[in-house]
Amino acid sequence: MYNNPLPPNTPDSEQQLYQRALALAGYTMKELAEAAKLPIPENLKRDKGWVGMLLEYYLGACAGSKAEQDFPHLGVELKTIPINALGNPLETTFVCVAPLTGNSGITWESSHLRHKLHRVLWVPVEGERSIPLAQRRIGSALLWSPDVDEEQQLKHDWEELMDLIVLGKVESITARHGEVLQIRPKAANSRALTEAIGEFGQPIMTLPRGFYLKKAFTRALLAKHFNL
DNA sequence: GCGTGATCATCA
DNA sequence: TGATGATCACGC
Repeated sequence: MYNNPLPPNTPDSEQQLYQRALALAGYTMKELAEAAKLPIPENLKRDKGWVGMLLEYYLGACAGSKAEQDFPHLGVELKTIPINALGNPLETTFVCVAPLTGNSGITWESSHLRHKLHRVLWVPVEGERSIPLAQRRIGSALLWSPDVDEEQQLKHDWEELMDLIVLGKVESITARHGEVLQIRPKAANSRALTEAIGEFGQPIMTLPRGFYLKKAFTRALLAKHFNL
């Protein structure tokens, strides 16, 4: 039927990680879940991170780790990205939590976001809801680092958004700010609270936010790799 | 609550 | 119908 998927141990080089990811292309969620003896949910409504966790398992990432990247020894971050039949992203991509306090002295160069995006292993996965989760297939992986233009775009948006946060305007930020990067809620629910800077410089409690890559950015990134 | 993994689902 | 704001699960 299909070859044995790879054993779960951590890769010791970027190339090995990449080859391992490429070897998963074409497999369905059902095949991978069964081979790993993992239960597969009917859909992702209550298991939104399921595909990501499955890929972490197969690629040997440090699951549940709080490290900066999924493969700290390789300096690589793993991102699964849901795509449609045309290869276009179906969702924005969460990058990291937006820091709302303690930002004095933080620059783009030293930012968590830049570090996370320095090297990313993108694994496209069929994500259309019309396809039962079990039948969705893994696509061809892509090892990526931002080029000069992409880095400039990211830096521009990051600086603009961080300015608003530092200046106490976090609650005026909407997902429409930013060209390639956006800030949106990232919380258990809308009642979750975390500390931030208020409009008069005072501490306030507000909804936790996260940085997300807009679809146009990831779409272009995928297209550049697969269409050239 | 925070940070990991993200997608859901409502409404403009 | 697509994007914004909301939400789900888990370990600690």
